[in-house]
Amino acid sequence: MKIIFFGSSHFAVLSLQALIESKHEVACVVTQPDKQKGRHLHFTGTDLKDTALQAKLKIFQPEDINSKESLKFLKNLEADLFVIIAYGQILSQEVLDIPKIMPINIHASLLPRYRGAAPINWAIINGEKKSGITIIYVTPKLDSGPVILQEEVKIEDKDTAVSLEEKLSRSGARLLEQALVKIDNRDYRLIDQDEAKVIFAPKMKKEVGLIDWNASAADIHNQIRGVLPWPGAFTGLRGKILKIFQAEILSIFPNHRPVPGEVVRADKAGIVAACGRGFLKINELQLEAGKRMSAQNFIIGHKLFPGDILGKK
RNA sequence: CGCGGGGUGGAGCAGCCUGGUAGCUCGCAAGGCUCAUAACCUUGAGGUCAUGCGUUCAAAUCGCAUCCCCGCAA
Repeated sequence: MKIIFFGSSHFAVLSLQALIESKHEVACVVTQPDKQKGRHLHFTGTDLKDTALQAKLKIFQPEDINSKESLKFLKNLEADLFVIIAYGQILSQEVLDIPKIMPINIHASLLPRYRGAAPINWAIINGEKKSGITIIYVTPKLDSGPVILQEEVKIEDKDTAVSLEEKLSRSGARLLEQALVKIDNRDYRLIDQDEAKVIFAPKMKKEVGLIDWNASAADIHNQIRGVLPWPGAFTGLRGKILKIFQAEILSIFPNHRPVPGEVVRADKAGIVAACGRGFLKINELQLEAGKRMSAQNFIIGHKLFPGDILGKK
């Protein structure tokens, strides 16, 4: 089959590689235009673009995928199948009508749960024990098309959004190969999603990373794991931003009545902060302008004492 | 030229504003105490204060330039 691949994020890389190694032809890779990124706002391509460049594939980076020019370009390729993975733009019905067989999408959740741009992050933030990969027939309404294939992936307590993305990315590439076989043989069924079970997973925003110390230790722990690699969980310490990368839950800690956010311990044994319910032992953190480091190292060089309150400006 | 913070013995930091013997916590080495310890005491090794140029009698400290790192913003 002749395939056009749509994708922009790191998540799509393994699937593209799987396609490149398959018997099918990748006629073109469509990805987001280069954007100014980083400290000095240099123009950088997407992770996926690098992979496509290495494989010497044709690359298309339209500002607007639904424009007349884009439409014309895509039609001329006469593709059989569109494979869309974390592309970043919503395709119009006109675009979706182009492939001879169908457009498919690989989504990193068990649809209809977690429709939207950040399914991996939200699954962890909400404390889910499992997530998965769903391959759907694409319709214009975001992540709403009928399901072709689905596979569950367990979420371990130690998983973060980063590690889960790795797992799901591998799973997605594997499932894509299966889906291609089924589609090639016309051996598949389309199963409609149950609209009653829909949950949305909107794009990550900066605010999602702000820690509310009134929440329970379990919730904050999920948040810390879920908002990586961006925006990262953060709080305040004497006017500076303090990022927390890794922590663990302590249900009990001997103390008077701490206020949420209060540091109840800060010594070689670790840093422990009080939450609305339970306590959080902070293991890896980073102060603004500083390096990311272990709690032990942080304690050695920074002034942090029991009684300090996190989150106050 | 988007905004801001930082680079000081092996680790993490203070000192810089208000130039004048390089300091703290930890680690490391040796010794001591202890049934014992992430315990405690003693002693010790280890630093071109990122790099270059400049100002000065004198620069970690003031000025200019370069390199590297980080936070914000996207």
